[in-house]
Amino acid sequence: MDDQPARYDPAEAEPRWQAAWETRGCFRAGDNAARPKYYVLEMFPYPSGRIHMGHVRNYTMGDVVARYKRARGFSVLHPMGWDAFGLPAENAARDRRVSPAEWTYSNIAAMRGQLKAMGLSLDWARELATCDASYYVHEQRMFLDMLDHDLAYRKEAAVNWDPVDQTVLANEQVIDGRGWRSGAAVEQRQLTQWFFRITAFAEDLLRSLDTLDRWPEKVRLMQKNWIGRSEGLRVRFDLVESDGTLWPEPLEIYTTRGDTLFGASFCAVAPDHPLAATAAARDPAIAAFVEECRRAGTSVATLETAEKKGVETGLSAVHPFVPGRMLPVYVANFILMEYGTGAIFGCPAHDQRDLDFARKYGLPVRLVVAPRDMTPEAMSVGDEAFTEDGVLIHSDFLDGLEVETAKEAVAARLEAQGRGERMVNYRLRDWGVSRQRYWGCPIPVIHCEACGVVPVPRADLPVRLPDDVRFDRPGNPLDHHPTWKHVACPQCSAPARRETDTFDTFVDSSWYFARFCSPHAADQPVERAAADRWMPVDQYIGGVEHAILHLLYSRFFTRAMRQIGYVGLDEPFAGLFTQGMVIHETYRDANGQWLYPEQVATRDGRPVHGDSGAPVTIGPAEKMSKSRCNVVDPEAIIAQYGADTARWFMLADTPPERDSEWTAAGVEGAWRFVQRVWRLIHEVADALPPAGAAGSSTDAGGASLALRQAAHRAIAAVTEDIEAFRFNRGVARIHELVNAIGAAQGAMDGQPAPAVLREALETLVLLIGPLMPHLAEEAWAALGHATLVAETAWPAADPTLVQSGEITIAVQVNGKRRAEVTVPRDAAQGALEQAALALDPVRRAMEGRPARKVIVVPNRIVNVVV
RNA sequence: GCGAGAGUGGCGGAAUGGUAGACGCGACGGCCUCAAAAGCCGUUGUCCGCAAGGGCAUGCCGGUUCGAGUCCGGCCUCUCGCACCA
Repeated sequence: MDDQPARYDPAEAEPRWQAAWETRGCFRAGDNAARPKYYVLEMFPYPSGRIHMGHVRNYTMGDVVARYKRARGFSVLHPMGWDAFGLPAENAARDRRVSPAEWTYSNIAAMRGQLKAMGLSLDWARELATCDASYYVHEQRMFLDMLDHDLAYRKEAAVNWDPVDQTVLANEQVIDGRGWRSGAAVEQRQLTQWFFRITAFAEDLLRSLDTLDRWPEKVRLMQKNWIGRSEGLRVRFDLVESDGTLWPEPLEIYTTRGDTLFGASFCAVAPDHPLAATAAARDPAIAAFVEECRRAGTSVATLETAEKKGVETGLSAVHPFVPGRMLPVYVANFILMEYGTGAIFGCPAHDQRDLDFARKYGLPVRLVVAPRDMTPEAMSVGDEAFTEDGVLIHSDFLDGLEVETAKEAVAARLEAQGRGERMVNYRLRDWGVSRQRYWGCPIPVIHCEACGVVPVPRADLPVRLPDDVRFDRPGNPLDHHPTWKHVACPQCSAPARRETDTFDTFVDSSWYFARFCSPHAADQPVERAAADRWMPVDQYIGGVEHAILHLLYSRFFTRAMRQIGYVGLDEPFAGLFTQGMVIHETYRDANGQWLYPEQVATRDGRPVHGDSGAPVTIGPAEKMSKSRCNVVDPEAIIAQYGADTARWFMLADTPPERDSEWTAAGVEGAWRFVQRVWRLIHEVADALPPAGAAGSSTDAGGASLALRQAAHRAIAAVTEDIEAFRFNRGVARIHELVNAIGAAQGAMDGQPAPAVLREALETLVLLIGPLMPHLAEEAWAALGHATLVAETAWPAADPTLVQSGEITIAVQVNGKRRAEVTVPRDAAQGALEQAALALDPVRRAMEGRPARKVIVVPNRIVNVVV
């Protein structure tokens, strides 16, 4: 007799249940208006070709939420798509001679299969890819809408040029002076570019952050800092030449410290300020300095260590309140043209940069703010500027005022004189969206010699990408294409030139969540009724690396879409969860070569190379990356253990917002748990009363009561944990239920009633449903159900069973725990006190002293103070 | 430099101001087996003690409280974000 213990075989069962869900259409987003809607979305992937563990973690979490909400009676929208434009496709085309489209679509097919193998409850009928003309045609439409609404415009600007990727980068894509993808040192170039007017919403984007109470505080803060609002003053200084001639234009500066105006000892402008250009034109020394700044300004090392440097323009600024005081005007390397007005006045005593500069060039340091508790005479400025609050001194009409009051007074007087005004300044700048790349959404405009920039007529959309492009030389293949860009001007029919720039791919991902509401709408990007039904996204889940770029752009786009009329709200994501990364140990051999996890074995407790037996050094867990070889392929894990095991491990291991370390032992543990649950149910399934008889127990026996309590406590706890995104804790509660069921079955002092056992097992299966959906279905069927867990309601906890009649509380003497006592729930304080004082360990600890005080917290603790 | 977050067993981690270490991993001992795998039972913060029992323990120092991992003040360390922003 072959009595091998039967095992759950996910390779056989998982595809079977995936097919069952698909046949039943379980995950189609229903338009049943009777049910409340819930839109759960995970950040859609770039189709690189294979999913990685980060995807597994991200999509598992989203799937738990989607399945749970469905079970709670919500009509759930849970879609998936592909962020499919981007440079890797062009690189693949260049290196492997496949077309970017071919490469991308075959990657999508492969990854779709992998995601399906995970058993995600997605509505695949809504799948979209941003590289489909059926998607980007609407992006082009929206761009024309944005032109109409003055939310898109063209200007020449100094842009960040990535010399390796040969493209322009947004400020957000420059990290420490380097391109976010290529890592190349970014250069400054003057180019005419398309911009989105994100600054039009700066104030609103900032203020509305306060309403996003289901976003992580950290992300809101990062966006707040990125928008960078500051209140200050714009001040115009008259300029005079060395011979006293008045310069035609005053110099406009920006400051947040108007109160220190009497401490001014110089002015400075950015190297790319118009005044610097004018000065450079007549003085080669200045021209040389400006050129030097332009070159140095892009290199990381110099940015961080650069010493404050400048050259005099030969002009002087007249102090607005002290007519006789002339301030030399410099071109200085630490002034940024992009911030404020690109010009400042320097007050060395109260600004560290100004002080460094003044010391270098021997400029006066005038103290105008003193701490409240110090006499002005005692103050001196060494190498450190005084930047704290205090009282104004040596400042004429400001003397004796607090800093804040002084700012007001200065602003009022300048405004009265017409020399300046209050001004709110933002660090945020308009979003440059032009990219000199092929594999992106073409910007639908035509350049005509006579008519200028002409939008492509809507009837002519989409502007499709040509298929026959070559990647054999650097630069934009669209620009090199022999015919594509040559078109007739829509207005005058004269020969004209197509815009060959494409959109930044962040544009594609800034509105896909809205498109999912009506993914097949042909005439418009978003059907208003569908958007009104589904938006906002109730729960958005993704990596914190998108805390600024993608999320800010999406918030901007939603505002733009509202202005145009596509949607009726400003904030696209009501709830946001940022998950941690998946990390893994690293391994190196004696030569420092990285090794893959599967190359490493353990012999005599030491890590060695599996083949050679040579010793291996284990490094700390880091983000999974191919270059370090510390990657684990989800497909291999799913093939070996099944999707449920991978999902369970991801959920069980670590709180979802933290980095999670993938370990072989952990996966084995998850696998054993899968088998344990399956066995638990199979061993008793035949002996149970039929399905439908659960919970009908009138048996008040101890074992039955205890098991019912365990089950209902698990329901209450797991429900709470899933709602709060504490999946690891929910997993622990499910373990406890499994332990309780096992203990009840093995108990010597009376078995639980079969109906109670059935109820406990069914509860277990339903609680597992969102986490390990295939195993849940398999177990549900084994318990005799013909229905699907995916279509079964979430269990409800009976409050009378969640609390027990007796509780055990601790008894302390002078704050130290000495004993515990079991009493009826809600026992009277007096009874508790008496019971506690009667305990042996308590009396021993009291050493015969009388209780001075007894603190009784009902159902919590008793503390005897002696 | 500015801002935010985090420091708890061998490890991942639990703990509305109320029994610190739930749950899992690992480890150790045992059962089953010819043997193994799988499974099952038990032990597992640390120190003293044969035991009963007791001492010490949540990065460090202080404070509030009957009671602090949790609150307050001051340090240390690590992680992340921003960074010449006037």
